[in-house]
Amino acid sequence: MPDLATPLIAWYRDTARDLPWRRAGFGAWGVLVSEFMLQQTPVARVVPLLEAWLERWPTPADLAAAAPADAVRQWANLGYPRRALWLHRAAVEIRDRHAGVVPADVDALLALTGIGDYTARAVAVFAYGQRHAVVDTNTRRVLARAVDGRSQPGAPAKRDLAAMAAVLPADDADAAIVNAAAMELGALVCTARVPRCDACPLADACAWRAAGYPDTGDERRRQARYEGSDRQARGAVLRVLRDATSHAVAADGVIADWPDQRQRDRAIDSLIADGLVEASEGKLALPR
DNA sequence: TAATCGTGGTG
DNA sequence: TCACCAAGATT
Repeated sequence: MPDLATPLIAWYRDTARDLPWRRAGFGAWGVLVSEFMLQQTPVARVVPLLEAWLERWPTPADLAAAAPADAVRQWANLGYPRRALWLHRAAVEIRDRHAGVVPADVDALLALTGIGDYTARAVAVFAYGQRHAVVDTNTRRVLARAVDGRSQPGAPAKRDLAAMAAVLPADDADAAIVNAAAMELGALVCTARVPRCDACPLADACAWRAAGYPDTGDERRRQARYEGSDRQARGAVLRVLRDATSHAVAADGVIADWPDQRQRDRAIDSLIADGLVEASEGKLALPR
C-alpha cells in the first residue's frame, strides 16, 4: 500500500484550520467537550458554543456540580440534546471515579456515558498524545477512496480501525497528526458530494482516482424525513422548556397547537424516558 | 443490528 | 426547492 502518512502530514502542516481544540494546552476537558459537541454536528456550529461552555464550566467538577437542566439549556440549539445530558453524566463519573481528571485510558473513556469508539480514541490521541487509530466519518470516506477505490464508505465496521492503524506512522506525535489530517482531508477536500480531487495531497496514491472515479454505489442508509417527524416534535417541546422563564411549565400548554396530538404526547413521553424532561403535578421541566 | 436521535447550512 | 450532509452513541 502506498505511503499516505507522509503526504498527509505535509498537507496538514500547510493547510489545517486553526481550531480551538488544536491550540497548545487546550486541555483534555476541552477536547472531551469538543468531541461531544462535534458528534454529528458541523465545526462551525460547535466553536461558539464550546467556548461559552468552557467559560461557564472550566473543569469536569464544575459541570458535575451544575444541574442537568443547566447543561441542557447551555446546549441551546446544538441538536441531539441527549448529548448534553450524557456529557453532564460523564462529568459526574469523572469526578466520582477519576478524581475529576479526564482519564487517558481508552477503556476508561469508553466506560463513560456518551463516549463510544470514536470519542474515546479521539480524547486519548488528541488530548493525551497516545497512538491509536481514530476513525470518524471523514476518515472512513478517505480510506474508502484512497485505499479501497470506492466512491463512498460502507457501514461503519470494526475493521475500519485496523485499516487506519495500517496508515499510522510509528511515532506517537506523527500518528496523532495523521489521524487529525485524515479527518481534516475528509472535511475539506475528500468531501462526500463534490470532492476537490484537484487539490488532494493523496491524488497520486488514491485507488479511486487510479480506477477512474467509478461510482461503486452507496450502502449508507438515508436519513428519515425531519418535517413532521417525532424528532421535530421533541425538538419543539424541548425548545419551549429551554426558553421558559420558570423552571416548570404547565404540560397542557407545551406545543398545545401541535397538529398531531398523539405525536405530541409520544414526544413528551420519549423525552421523559430519556431523562431530558421530568413530569410532576401536571407540569414539565428540565431535569434538576 | 437497525432504528433512533436535532438543527441548520448547502448544492 | 429539498434531499443531502454534518468529528456518533445508544438500545
